Amino acid sequence: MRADARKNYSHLLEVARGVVAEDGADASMREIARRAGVGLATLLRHFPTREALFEALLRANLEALTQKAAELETSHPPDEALMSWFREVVAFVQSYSGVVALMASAHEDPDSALYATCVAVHSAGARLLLHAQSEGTARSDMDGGDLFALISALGWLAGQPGFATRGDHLSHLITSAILTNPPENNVKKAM
Amino acid sequence: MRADARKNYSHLLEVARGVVAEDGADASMREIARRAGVGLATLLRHFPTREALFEALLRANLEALTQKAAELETSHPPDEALMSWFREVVAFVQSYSGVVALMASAHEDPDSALYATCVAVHSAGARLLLHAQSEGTARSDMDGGDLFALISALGWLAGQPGFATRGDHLSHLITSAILTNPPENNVKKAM
DNA sequence: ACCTGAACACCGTTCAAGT
DNA sequence: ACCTGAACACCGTTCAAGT
Repeated sequence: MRADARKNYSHLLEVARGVVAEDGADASMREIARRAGVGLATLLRHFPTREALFEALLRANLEALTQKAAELETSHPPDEALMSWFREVVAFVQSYSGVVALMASAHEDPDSALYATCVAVHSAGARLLLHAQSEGTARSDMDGGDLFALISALGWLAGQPGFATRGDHLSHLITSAILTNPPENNVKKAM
Repeated sequence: MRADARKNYSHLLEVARGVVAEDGADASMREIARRAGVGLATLLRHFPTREALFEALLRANLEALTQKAAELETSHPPDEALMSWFREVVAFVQSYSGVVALMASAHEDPDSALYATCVAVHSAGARLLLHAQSEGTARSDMDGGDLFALISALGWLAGQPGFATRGDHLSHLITSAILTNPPENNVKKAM
């Protein structure tokens, strides 16, 4: 890559991160190019699709999550590992509004630039779930896909203004549905 | 309303229903007008916003759901009423892809054409939940807003190609999290 | 090699002009 | 009253022309 191209590349990524933080995952590509002081066509040659841009934006985060799963697997009991990883992934997908739809569709499209990283995260979660299930601490009638779906749903909820404030509470509710023996499920019988 | 206007109105609604069934809630307004054989401006004078169009499209369904809640309230025990209403609303929001985002934002905007009907559905659900809670059959640490959020999340999931097939299963998982005494929660301890 | 402006086919909004 | 085409400001895609 030529020196000017490399400079454009990293500058575009930096600007894109800011715009996406403001406008979410469906931010205007033109707006990103505009703020970077570069032609739209230049942005699109570096990142031919929105997925390609997000692959570059998110790869580090997603790889960290995959690795985190491996660490938790050895350092904690299966149910704790599953729950603390779950919360971490949810926190991540909630931090970029709209990113969850992008990831969900990338996971279905082997040609997507985001496909590989999404699959890695997905199977890291599936492993954690399997371990907890084999111990009997997670419900046995769900699989990695269900786990990914629930995480995605919580990410989507956080992006809806009316639901954003309930994110943590609903996360708790759903995790308590995944575990067979939730630590405390906050259910108090009325009178 | 003039005769030709009235004819346009009902024809537009009919066409819109078809287009929305195909393309979801973010269907192109232009496309609807085009298929109706009418100018885009004509569509927009009948329905000045997308919300206005959907208010007309969905009012009957949403009012039916509100009424259904009242019926179930008298004909069934609180927990059964809540669950069977929940499933019915979920089935509805899953039938129009993307409609759930529209409803969620309408519920936050008193000026939206969909606001009143959404609020009615919302509070009908809150009533059912309260009854079940006062009986001790639904978890006490959630409110009508949480219920609406969970329904919306399930509606959103059904609109994502990768998750659509899991809709029923995840509905079951979530309802079992709402009830304090799920009829059968499908959790088998693995030795 | 890399960048860029311009043309293209879309979108929803607005409005003056027609009947 | 109601309809309509056209102009407008956006969007992402594509490509010939520049350095």
